[in-house]
Amino acid sequence: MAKKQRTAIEPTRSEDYAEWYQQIVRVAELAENSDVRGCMVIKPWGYAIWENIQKVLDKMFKAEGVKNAYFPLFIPKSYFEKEAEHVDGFAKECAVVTHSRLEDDGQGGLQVGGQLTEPYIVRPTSETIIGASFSKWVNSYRDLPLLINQWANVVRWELRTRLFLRTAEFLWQEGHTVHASRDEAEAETRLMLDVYAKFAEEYLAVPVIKGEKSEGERFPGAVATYSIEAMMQDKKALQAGTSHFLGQNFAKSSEIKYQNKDSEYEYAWTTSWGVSTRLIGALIMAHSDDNGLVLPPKIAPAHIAIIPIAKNEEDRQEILAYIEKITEGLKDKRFDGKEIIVEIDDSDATSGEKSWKWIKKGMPIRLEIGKRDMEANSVFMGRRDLDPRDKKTLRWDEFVASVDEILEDIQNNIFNKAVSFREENSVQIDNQEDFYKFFTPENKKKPEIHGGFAFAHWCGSVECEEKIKEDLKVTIRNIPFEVNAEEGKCICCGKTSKQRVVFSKSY
RNA sequence: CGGGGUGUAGCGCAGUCCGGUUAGCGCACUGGUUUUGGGAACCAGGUGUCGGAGGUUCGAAUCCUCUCACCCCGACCA
Repeated sequence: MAKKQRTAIEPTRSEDYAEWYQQIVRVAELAENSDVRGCMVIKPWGYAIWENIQKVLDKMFKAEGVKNAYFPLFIPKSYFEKEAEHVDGFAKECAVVTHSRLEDDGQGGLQVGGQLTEPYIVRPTSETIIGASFSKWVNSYRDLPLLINQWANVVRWELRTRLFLRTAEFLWQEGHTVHASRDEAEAETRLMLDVYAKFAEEYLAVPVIKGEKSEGERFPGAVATYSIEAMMQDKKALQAGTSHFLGQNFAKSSEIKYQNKDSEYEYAWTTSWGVSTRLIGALIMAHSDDNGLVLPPKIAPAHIAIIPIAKNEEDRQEILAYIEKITEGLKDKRFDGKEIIVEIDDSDATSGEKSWKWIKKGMPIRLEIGKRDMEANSVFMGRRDLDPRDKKTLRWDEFVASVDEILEDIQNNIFNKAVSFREENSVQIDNQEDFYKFFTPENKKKPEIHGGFAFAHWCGSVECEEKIKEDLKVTIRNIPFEVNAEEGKCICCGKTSKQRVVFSKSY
């Protein structure tokens, strides 16, 4: 029997997935808990990933004609009350501001004072406050479509939080658009979902399933909610982005009206769509392994870690000069249209330690360069998509010349791995017994990683959806757009069904 | 918010049941020496309101009460 190789992360995914996830976040220095309940501190390496997500998405939004703006953090309670379903959906998780100042209590402490006449809600999402502005901005059909996005933080007072996946405060973008017709608004909703799917697959290397949410899973106040769903390595689904068609619900509650060509007033049609720092959670759980984070090169804060290996100061200087020659060469290279970012790790740690540090942080390429490599005009390269010990020697100029192809190859490799994983754990199920078996862990006390995506027929009733949720804690992730229309029988009640939907346990 | 668990140095933990020198160990950290191609070795050193508040006691990390935070399972949740 082969000796088990030591892994950088303990426990491993199969030993304790939840703990493994937390270890990745800690060891890769992405984020940590703060003293504020449920709120995280995003550390530089994690924040740099978010900045890259922002950069790419921002460009994609702008390419669709969307412009950025910024709206207040606070929402008057009365705004919130205008849309009944909306308030129902968020009421239980709102932070409320009721006072405006702190006063000396005479005992070295502070007490709150200055009670506000109307409480403010710290935004859990901004439909209502943005709607208030939109009602002023939209007067004529000539003002439409209005395509606005804001990058912001929002607060949802979650009772159970997990770093990146669900935190009380999180960073996100929320797009809000206004249209003259239903068709146009619906098309916009779908267009932005496509943008998210493209971003998830091409940049995060996370394959996703696009589809519509069932009624029960819809955004409060929306007419239709579309999502992209990704499979994590514990075979659970993670909703990575949503796009909502809001119909005229919010236009009516916020009085967003315009005059059409016939001089008649009409309520506009609105959409909203968002992705958050949760994408970083998706990134972690889709790709990382038992040695740490694995970052797709297109979203990594840096691409290459160069680790000089020197026996003495004299060698060190020579090696650094050699490295400089390589980094000079890299300056002219582009990957995904952007500069290639190099981290030279000239710290005191030993070479092994440094190498492992960058493995854990998910750096796509490591170059270990000692005197031997220098004399041979070569570099010793390790790739994060391969085993840590699987390294090879390349001529330095060949490396520089092909670095973009190598990064591209890593990106594709990571994506393909995720696709295969999803395929291997996706099944079509046509009878109830198999369905229940698929989602039942063998060890109930300590459930092992099990299940996956089950494509099964569903009659469309809330009752069946609820029953399955009750019995198995499995929900309909979405009703995929891209699935062959075929008739079948509901996995739950046996009634006629028009198409298959994705069932899975989820985050 | 319900059930269970855990809080002791930056990280991981022992000590708590059964109160008793100066609160310990490994890793990390600082200085030094030797090292350096795969997570270095040795020597020396620093580090703690024992999560917090109150109580019991001659004496509390340890017992009691309250409280806060985190983790797991639920409930809830774009």
